[in-house]
Amino acid sequence: MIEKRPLTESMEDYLEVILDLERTHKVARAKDIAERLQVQRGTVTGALKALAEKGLVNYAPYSFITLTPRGTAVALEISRRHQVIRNFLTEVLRIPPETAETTACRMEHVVEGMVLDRLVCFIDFMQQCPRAGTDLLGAFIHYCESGELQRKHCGTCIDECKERFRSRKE
Amino acid sequence: MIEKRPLTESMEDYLEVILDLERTHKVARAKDIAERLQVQRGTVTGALKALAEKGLVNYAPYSFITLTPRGTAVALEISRRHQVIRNFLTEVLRIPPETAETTACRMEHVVEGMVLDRLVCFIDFMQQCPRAGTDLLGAFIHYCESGELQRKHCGTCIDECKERFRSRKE
DNA sequence: ACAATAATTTTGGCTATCCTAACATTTTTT
DNA sequence: AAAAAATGTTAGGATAGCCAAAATTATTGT
Repeated sequence: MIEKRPLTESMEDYLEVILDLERTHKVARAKDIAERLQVQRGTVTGALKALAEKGLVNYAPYSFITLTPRGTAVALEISRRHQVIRNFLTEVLRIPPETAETTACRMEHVVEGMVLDRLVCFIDFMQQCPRAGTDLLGAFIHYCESGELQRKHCGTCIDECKERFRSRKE
Repeated sequence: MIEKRPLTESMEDYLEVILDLERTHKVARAKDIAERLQVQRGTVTGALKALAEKGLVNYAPYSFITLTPRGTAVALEISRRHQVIRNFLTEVLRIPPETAETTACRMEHVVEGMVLDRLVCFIDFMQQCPRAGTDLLGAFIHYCESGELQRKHCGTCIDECKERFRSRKE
């Protein structure tokens, strides 16, 4: 009985939390799940039943809660989405960790494969391209705060960029 | 009777569509709203009642549907979020328009002020900073497709960047 | 004007998600 | 091992969102 209906955001959240609890504590307890998701204990029971029916968690009353292989695969996928997005928010946009975290929690349910791949690529590119790099992102932050480009410094900025590249190379 | 509960994503969608219909046709009809949101006509009636109760739309059975001033303000805000996100996806990440559009539709409900501001800023910065600009984004696309930086070209890339800046300046 | 057509609303039913409070089970203390 | 505490489950109810079909109101063509 494999349900074809796509997972709801709520169910994705449960899987993600269970995966994380499995890693930190050895096992996921309903109470901890409830706490993480800011939900009542009773609500968790219902969710677990639903997930068990979809073949994503192993569940029997009063017993341990674990992810099935399929459940683990799904949870890992969601977890990856979360990390990529949080990384983008902190590393590129320079959003403070707290905000990045909560935003990632919401965004992870709505970005599909292609966008995610591009994000991965973009983070990478910005960190590795000699013309980009941390200092370009630094200039971005300055632009954010001051609201304007310091045109007069652009020349030296580019020169420094070139210099840095040359010295790294040789 | 001003409801304090924050708008649901669904309600935000309704407001956004009504705003757009008000602009293109002079007035929003329930049938068109239903079509845009891929929902049955009956569903729209319920949503409109809810929105009317919150003071966001003017609604009476069988009459025209318009946004109240407050409703307009909210709709404009959502619409702006949508545009900024779509812009980022197309201009920076170079996601095809179609995908960018549908992704923006989902993302618009989950990004809050700070992240949005940063996105605006980032798009701007990438387009205006001489060290960034369209050609840097071009290099990004190449990196996406090939999967690697062409390190040997980096020198000339930076040189060209500098040259372009100088000639623009003088 | 008035029947035919189109648009809208109402009704009843469904799923998903959550809550509270009472109850059951397991674990821990004493 | 009995009592207490912690944890898990059930039952009943709420809200939001959707659909399908029946009932109602508007609009239009002749």
